[in-house]
Amino acid sequence: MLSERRLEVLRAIVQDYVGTEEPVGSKALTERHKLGVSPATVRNDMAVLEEEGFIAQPHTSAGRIPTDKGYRLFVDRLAGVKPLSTPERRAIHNFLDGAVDLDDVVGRTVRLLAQLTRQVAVVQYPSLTRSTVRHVELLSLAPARLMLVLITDTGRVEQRVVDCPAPFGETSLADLRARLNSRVVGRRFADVPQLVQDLPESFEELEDRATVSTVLATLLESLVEEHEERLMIGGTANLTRFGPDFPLMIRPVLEALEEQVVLLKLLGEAKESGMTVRIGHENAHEGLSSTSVVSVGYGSGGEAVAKLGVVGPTRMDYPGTMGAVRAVARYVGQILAES
Amino acid sequence: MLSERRLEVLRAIVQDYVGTEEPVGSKALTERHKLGVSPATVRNDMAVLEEEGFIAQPHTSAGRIPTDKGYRLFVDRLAGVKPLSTPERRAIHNFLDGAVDLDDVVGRTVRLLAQLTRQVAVVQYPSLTRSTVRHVELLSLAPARLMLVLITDTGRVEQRVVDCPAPFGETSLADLRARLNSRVVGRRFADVPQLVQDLPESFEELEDRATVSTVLATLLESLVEEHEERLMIGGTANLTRFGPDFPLMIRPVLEALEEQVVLLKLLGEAKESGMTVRIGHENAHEGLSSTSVVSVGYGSGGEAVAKLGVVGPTRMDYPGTMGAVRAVARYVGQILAES
DNA sequence: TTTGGCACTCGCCCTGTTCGAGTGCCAGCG
DNA sequence: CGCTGGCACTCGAACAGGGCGAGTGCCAAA
Repeated sequence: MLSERRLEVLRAIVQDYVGTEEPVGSKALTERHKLGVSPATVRNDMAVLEEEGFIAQPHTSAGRIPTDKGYRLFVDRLAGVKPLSTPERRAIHNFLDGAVDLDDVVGRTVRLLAQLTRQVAVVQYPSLTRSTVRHVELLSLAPARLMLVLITDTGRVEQRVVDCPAPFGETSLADLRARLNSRVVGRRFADVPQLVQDLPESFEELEDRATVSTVLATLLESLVEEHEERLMIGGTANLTRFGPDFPLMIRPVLEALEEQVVLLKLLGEAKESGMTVRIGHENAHEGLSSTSVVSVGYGSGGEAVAKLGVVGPTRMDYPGTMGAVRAVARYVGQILAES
Repeated sequence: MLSERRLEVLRAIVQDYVGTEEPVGSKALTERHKLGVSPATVRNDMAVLEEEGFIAQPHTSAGRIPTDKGYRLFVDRLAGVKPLSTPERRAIHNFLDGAVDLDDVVGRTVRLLAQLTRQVAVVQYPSLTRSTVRHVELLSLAPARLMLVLITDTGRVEQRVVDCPAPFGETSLADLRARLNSRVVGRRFADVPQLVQDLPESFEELEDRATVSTVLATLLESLVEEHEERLMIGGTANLTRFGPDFPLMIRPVLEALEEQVVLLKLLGEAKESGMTVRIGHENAHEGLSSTSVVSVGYGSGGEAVAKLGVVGPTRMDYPGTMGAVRAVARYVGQILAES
């Protein structure tokens, strides 16, 4: 168990290192923080902290820098979540209130978050399966070609074209549309496949029946597969702020960010509720081993429909970042609820 | 007027510099290219080329590197467009053929282009105004809330929600929908505003008339404003290949790439037909002054509906890049025509 | 347990030096 | 007149050495 003062020393080290980006020594520490003890004492504490793996020195006769484990302890026990300043809150409102549709909301959110945290922002679109259906529209583009448009309560609009095995009459189409809507509107998208399972059988003509079933299957399947999880990223220019050795780090990070799969997995690993902070090597992905990811779910109601967060250097201002991420998530939730 | 041999020397310099990323000297030149003359002669030629502003030396007693003007001469008169290899062509086909919708086409194109050229790829969505309308759908989400879905022949699907001044009956809606479609389907989107101008007057009830006109106005306007020009970028990780001094360059470039406005302007400045190469300072934008942009229009028919291209260091393989860009653009055009 | 003192370590930075690629100029040659 | 070989020169890159100083670990005393 670490004494109170040693924790205080760790906190001071983290804060100073985050501020200056340079290894921090015992003397500088006692000068900048009123720890009430001498540098020598701090040195002893540092020796212990190093032995425990919370800090390390880049080379002998240099100051100490926190390790991943040190940051972990810091966010778990030493740091709170710093609430935003009033101007910052106002900025969020001003910036987000002008959004006209979901794409716009997500786009603005990503820019806002990047600006606020000065890091890379990642915002996931509301998950299809967790949204409820507001409307389903069926259009016939050509005799044997249908388009399904799906609209959710979170504002997502997804569409897909499917070629039918046989032409499909206008009346049958209207019929199908009506039945489809009466069944699924107001339901969660996740339940839709079940809800429409027996739909084909309710059609009398055999060939219509076949068409309906194949079409429905394809549509639902591909909608989910292709569009279930989308996301937007922004603020990559902030990667250049990673620190003195950013040229080495930026490459793998950019590559990871380009792989939506990687990012989705990253967000997927985060807790369903509450804020998640993954530090350095805690991130499974190789290229992100010197970054931290702060993420949180957001949603229109109590339940989260998607996640958003930021990716930054492990040496980041955790309280501030967490504050910004949380505040933005909350307000985005409100926006979605209103629309 | 530059002699034939001097042009040959310039070509050799460009090729070597692109290959090695290092200033090239007279001796190395004569060794790697059979120019048939001695280093001393090459030196004289170089002196002339330098005087004319086609090449420069980073510092005294270093080799020469091409200037923007030198590259310009190179692409204009010395370099052709290198056709792709058969495997490369096959890769394009394989990669692009699996696309299921427009988003997918654009996404795949961007990845493909980035991979092929090992540079940053930019692909513009087909312009709304240059596409023709395939279908217009009007949905009533709530009594006084409409959604318009617009589908173009290039596969774009755009939607927008509008709050109406007054509730709008289901019959009126169907009526409007029918009239709307009969007027605009098959027409170019650019003409739509004119075509629907007198639509409100054809409604008998006064309040319907008001609703229709305001709604139409809002819809068309905002659709064009917000969605007219979208684009997707990819391959930003390739920025790390910019050269030895990439840490300095990457920042402004990333910032420029994040501003869609900048990119759209960039593509907008390119010629409507044929390939455009903008080298270094020829690009208006400050941050892109050490990059070159190779862009070309693509479209389903003879006419271009949008542009695509790559952004790379001025020191790039122009013939290869131009070949890749052109090939991809052609094939994307085909894909769009088929769908 | 804390503290002041002290010797020690080791990376950073400045300087001087060497090395060599590349240049410009010139005289001679075809 | 243009090309060539020779030659002196320049100047940055790379390396080595040395002083500096921040920071450490250890120890003896309070």
